[in-house]
Amino acid sequence: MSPSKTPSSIPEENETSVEGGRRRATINDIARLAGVSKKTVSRVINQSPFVRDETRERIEAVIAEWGYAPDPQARGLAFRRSFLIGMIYDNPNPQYVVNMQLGLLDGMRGSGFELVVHPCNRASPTFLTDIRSFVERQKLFGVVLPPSVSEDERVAKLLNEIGCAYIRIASVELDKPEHMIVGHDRMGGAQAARHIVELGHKRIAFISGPETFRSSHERRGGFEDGLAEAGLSLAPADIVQGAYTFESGVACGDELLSRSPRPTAIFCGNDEMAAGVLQSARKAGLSVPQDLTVVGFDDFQIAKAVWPPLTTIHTPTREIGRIAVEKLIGGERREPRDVTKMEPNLVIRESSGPVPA
Amino acid sequence: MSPSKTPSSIPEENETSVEGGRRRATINDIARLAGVSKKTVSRVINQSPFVRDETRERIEAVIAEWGYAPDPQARGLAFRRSFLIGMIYDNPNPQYVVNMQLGLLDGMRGSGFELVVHPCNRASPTFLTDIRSFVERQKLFGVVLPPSVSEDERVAKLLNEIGCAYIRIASVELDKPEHMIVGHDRMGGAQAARHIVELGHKRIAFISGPETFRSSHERRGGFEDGLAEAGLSLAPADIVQGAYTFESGVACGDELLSRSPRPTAIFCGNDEMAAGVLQSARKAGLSVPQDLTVVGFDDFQIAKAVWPPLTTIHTPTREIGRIAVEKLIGGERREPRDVTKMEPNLVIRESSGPVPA
DNA sequence: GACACGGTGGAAACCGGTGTCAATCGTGTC
DNA sequence: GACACGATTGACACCGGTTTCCACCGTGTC
Repeated sequence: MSPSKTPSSIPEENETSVEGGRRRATINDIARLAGVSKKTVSRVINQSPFVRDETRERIEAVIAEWGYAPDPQARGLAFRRSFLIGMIYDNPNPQYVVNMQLGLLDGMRGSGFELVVHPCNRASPTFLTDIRSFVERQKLFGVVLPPSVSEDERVAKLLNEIGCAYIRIASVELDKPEHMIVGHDRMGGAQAARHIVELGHKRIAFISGPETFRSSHERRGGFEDGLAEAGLSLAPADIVQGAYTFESGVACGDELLSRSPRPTAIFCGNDEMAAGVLQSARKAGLSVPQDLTVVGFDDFQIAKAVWPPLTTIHTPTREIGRIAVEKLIGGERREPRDVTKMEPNLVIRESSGPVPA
Repeated sequence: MSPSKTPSSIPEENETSVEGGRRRATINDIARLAGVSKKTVSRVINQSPFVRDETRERIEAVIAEWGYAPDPQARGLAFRRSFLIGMIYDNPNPQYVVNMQLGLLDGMRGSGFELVVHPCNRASPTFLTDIRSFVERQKLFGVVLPPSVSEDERVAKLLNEIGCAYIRIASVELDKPEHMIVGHDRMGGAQAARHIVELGHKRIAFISGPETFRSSHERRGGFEDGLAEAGLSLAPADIVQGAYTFESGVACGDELLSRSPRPTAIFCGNDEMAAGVLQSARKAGLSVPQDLTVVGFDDFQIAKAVWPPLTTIHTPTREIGRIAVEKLIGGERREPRDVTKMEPNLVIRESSGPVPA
């Protein structure tokens, strides 16, 4: 496909659109009606301080009367920047994606920006060129990078080169923390550990998310920190590699529960895998939490829909999204090291219980 | 908020962006390099037949060499239309939303269009004005309307007035089926009924989705059709009103299972509610499918994650999205009554079984 | 050889905003 | 009353494309 591939087949005027009545007002109309030049209208729109109050009010009245709103395309053309914000992601969890989108939309409500979604595949050979062409062609105002794209330094470097603002959402402070929001997964992992320790468990296992997500490491690291507080630790064999999917949870559960002695508590990197472990336990004839304690991470909807409902670590995904986009729009790129931390918290439901006698 | 509310605080040039090297090529550059006027380049971009082959090839070579791609904003400004496609929805199911988005993106890949997401609330007093301002300001090329927005005639009317192309995705052929994709939920309901009938059930109940979704009615209607084939029918009391949520599934399940005699099979309007019924059955000490058969609808991820895995009706959501956007872009608005039907199909898992002795 | 004609290419205006820079306005100062 | 100076305002070019309209090309016809 040629790099100049463009939408083809521009349909002709839609004959069914009688356009109701008058066409949309433009800045020229407003200027004429207010008896000023278009530049002055432009100043009002852009909240320039160099407009006399009396003039401003007159123009604002005309704008309100005609319901005028500047054309984002024309404005963007002149600004050399669009009023679109991109969300570039490769997260496979629908609940995460939707929550994040809702958070971003929360943050841009009434701002005149719009959200353009752009899933991608980090393993694709065209990964970076896809992003470059997307960002450059649309002249995006800024992009939001959730994990794991946020953890890819190539993307950050590329966006720096292009000169596109971005904000990274991650589970940990990255090495070059330009401007980012941190979910503080480490703290969540520690919370899970403390809860499990308090219930008296000693034979404890961990199911990790994929290596390619920093959150996998953080959640494990935090969990080990929490265990260490009680003098416990995780042997290498107690850590099993999952993939953040339900199926991988089943597989890892099968493996752990076939061991002898088997663990009495399993902490899972996310809720999907925890749901898989519940499935696995059921197949093995074990009851949760009597025979086995299972703890998840994220507190997405699935945590409540499985049986028993999952004890898990709640992460404020939507809130994180809102704050991220507010910072992006606010252009608070001044601080060289602006890092906002959001804290997770433990939600105790019915999948965790005292260690079996 | 004033109707002319616009993005404020345009940040100044990002000093960290050294811009690598040369700036992006424009149509003027290409014209100069190819030794033609910009209009001729424009003709090539828009595939006009009135360019001599030799000229076209020369221009295409320059375009390829410089990796030129026309600026969507400038093009859109001149076309009086953007190259953005909106998805306007009020569906609360994250899995549906994500699958639909992925389908739409499948359909626009490589087309030069981008997807702008726009959740909304049909109950909001500003519902219609929000949509109008979104569509008009962005001069959307077209919009995709999934349920239940697709079923709102006010929205269709509004878009006709504005003259914005749209495609409706619905569970049934709507009264004024301009241009739409139909999921054929009725057929799915009938499939569920036949399966349940074949298992020998007689005491059968149905948990409906919210009244505001046509799919609720279609799924019920199809289910009743299927039962009728076997001479069975649903008494009013056998139909309980849910809300497509897990919680409503639990509540409806609680009610149905407390009856005497209780139903031996429950068909649920979607998987979320079916998961709720499983939860309810467990609380009531019933095993599924030995004591109770539960059938869902959608075949989203939750269907596999609960225990037992749900027998359900698979709907090709992503595929529907792809086809919808292809039609929208293709501008196939010629046919006055272009309706594409997509068929669901039954997936038998472990939540359904023979009627208890 | 003059003329008509369809295919091709370009100049200039336009889409709806913004930046630049000079002109104008008002007021305080001497 | 003239001058200086900051506050306002507007004229004009420009962002990167498309459309309108016209000139020009080569060819076939009379």
